Amino acid sequence: MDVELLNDDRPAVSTVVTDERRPRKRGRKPANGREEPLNHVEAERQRREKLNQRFYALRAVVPNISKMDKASLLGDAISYITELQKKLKEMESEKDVQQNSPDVDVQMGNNEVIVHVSTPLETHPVSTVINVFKETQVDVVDSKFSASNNTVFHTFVVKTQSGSEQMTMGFFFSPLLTMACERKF
Amino acid sequence: MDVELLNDDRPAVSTVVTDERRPRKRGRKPANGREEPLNHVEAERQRREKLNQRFYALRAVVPNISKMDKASLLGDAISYITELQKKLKEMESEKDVQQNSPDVDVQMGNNEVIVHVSTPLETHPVSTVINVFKETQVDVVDSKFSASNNTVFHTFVVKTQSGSEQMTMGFFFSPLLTMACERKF
DNA sequence: AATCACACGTGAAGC
DNA sequence: TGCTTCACGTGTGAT
Repeated sequence: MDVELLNDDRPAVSTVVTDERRPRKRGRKPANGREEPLNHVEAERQRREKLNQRFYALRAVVPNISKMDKASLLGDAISYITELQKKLKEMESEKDVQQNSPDVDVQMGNNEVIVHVSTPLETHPVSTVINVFKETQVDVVDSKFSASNNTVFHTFVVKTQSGSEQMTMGFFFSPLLTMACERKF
Repeated sequence: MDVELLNDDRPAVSTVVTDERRPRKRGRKPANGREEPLNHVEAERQRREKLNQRFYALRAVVPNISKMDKASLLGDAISYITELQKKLKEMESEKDVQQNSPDVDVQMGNNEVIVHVSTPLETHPVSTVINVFKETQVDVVDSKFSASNNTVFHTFVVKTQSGSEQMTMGFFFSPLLTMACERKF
């Protein structure tokens, strides 16, 4: 009975409020009018499942998920990524500072070669010790350096100012042990 | 989350095909008398838009997007996050190694105090130089150390083995300048 | 033609 | 009660 082509009244549904242009085509029903391919619906089902699976996996790697909402999850993931990127960039720049540091100069003589290495104090392992020397205003008489297999030794000889008061020096240097282990640089 | 055990649900599925009539509730909708609340459809529209917006933003922060596909995007984002986490964890552990390093020992005498500082060679600024010394098997006769305002100076006196051949030594030490600047440690 | 990926409107479930 | 979020089937443009 209904052989007419009035199936174009469907857009009338959505064009209630200034919907939009719709460059549709005519009579596009799959011949049967009934019964979609059933493949399509299944394929779409799988696509949805895969997507949700990824959402679930994303929740696993992003900490501090504020809400279970999908959009919020994506937002959290985005801010988390940018946060990681920022943190990593900072660390790499710090590394670069440490790597650009050593400045090497070689002087060759007849029987010997003299190698000068200068680096910024900040990133040097003994910086904390040196800084304590400066802060306490003690005189460094001598400083030695030696390297064994895989360890570097620095030895500093410090002169007690005006006749040595061991208690005072102990007061100065006891913080050294703890400072050297705690201080961040 | 919800598992459909009633898979026979295909009754009033598409209102598209058989839309001309209203098989369900009558005159239920407010004011418009026509279609669905129109709020709902608009709300859903906004939700979709927001979600896609987040997807677009996610594409901006994730590099190396293999395909424009949504699922692939999520997959790339996930692997990218885990990659960043891994990289960051490595760097932090390296930092910890550098911070735990300095080992300080203080010996107090009458007129002087001797401070020993030992650190692992790997992270020491002169490690590259020391390693070159080892690799070329030269003898380090003397090594001095001094620190000025904000710079540390290391001076190594190296003895030429068996009568000094400057060309050979130059061959040994010219790589030193470049190596010290390039090598990663 | 067949497949893929997307956006849409719609019913339902949780507050 | 309405508001929000979700899954679903479907239409459609690409490839």
